[in-house]
Amino acid sequence: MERTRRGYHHGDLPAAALAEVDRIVQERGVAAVSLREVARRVGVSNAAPSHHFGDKAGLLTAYATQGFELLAAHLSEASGREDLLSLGQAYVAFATERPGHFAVMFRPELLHGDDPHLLAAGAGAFGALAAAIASVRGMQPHDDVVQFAAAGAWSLVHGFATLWLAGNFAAPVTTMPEADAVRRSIEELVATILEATT
Amino acid sequence: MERTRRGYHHGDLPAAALAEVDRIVQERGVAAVSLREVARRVGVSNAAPSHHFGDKAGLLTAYATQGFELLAAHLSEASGREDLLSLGQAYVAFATERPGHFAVMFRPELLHGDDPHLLAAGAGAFGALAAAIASVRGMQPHDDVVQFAAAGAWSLVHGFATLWLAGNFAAPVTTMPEADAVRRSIEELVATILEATT
DNA sequence: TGTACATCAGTGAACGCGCGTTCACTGATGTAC
DNA sequence: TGTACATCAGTGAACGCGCGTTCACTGATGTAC
Repeated sequence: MERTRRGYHHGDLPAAALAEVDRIVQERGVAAVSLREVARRVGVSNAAPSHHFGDKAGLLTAYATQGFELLAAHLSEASGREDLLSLGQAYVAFATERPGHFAVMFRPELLHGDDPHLLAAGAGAFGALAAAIASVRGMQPHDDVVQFAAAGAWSLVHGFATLWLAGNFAAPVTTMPEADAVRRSIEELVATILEATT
Repeated sequence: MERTRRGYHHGDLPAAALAEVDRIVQERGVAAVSLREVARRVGVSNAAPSHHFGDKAGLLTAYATQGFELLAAHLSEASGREDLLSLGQAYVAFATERPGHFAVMFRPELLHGDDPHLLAAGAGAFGALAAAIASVRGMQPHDDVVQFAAAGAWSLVHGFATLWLAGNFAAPVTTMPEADAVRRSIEELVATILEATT
């Protein structure tokens, strides 16, 4: 890093640009991201970022791809224990630790949805979830039962993370760390469903 | 409606403006909503909408409030049966039937978050959910157990609706109507959790 | 029934702004010989 | 070791655009008397 201190060439503009996108999204929201603002912060000319990312959607697509890769790594760590609750908590923890990425990853209208890197990274993250569920059920990941269960699990933790970050919950949910809140929410939801179906 | 066919006064600009917001969001996304575009479509001058809504966030806040009111009505209809699954399906159905409202309601950065009408409408929608859960559990709605269960249920259906609309699911989930897809996802998720905890 | 007047709804022109993108260009790098 | 040259990274100025907001204004409405 920092190889050419002040040269015509930045050294690693793509990485620096993604880091600035992250800061801008966290500080002022995704609407505040512009190619010019990124260029300004990195200290290059207006047009420099386009050189690497093509256009604005390309920049955000690279950022979202990075997010899916980070998420997959995050989930893989947690899934070693084959413990579904830990996996769900890891998903929510990712969202709260990297709110910038999380806010962009699921906004297809801002991205190049057909970008192969983006698709691969997204599939990788979902794959970690499906693999853990397949293991619990003793089935293959591509089995329909596993796919539906994975969709349900994803929905649950994704919805929780979204509503938590948007500030839609109130006390008592918001009075504890999000890992505890999501655990209790799942427990009470399951208890309620069981009570309703007996 | 249509009382003054072509007068200086529109007749009911606020309602017409909200209807155009709905069209714009569905056609081109929330980023395409602007006071000027709304004015253009309604056929009034640039500044007319500001007269009623104060500013752009005010316009979107009114639109989101309308969304929460519609959602509450939608849920109240379905909750008559005290059937949690129907309630969840109603939530997802609302999202797919009114994707414009759904896309704006949970974007606090675009809204006046402290608007009393918005807060009241949001509380009303969540209240319908909590009431149904309280009924199933035989508890008061404000009981912590009910609040957590409601947060879990909300997360599950909200996450499903979000991921469904964003196109994040794949086959086999996407091969059936969303009401069936959400039912099977919940069923298989619960089955998996039960299998994991025994 | 008629009139004066306050209030409300909408006008239209203007402001200043930041944006994405394009383009011919120049400086830096690295490779072939 | 040195030189020629292709390639790559970044420049900087310019373009045209749509936006939110402000402001003094005018037309329409409705109410008090």
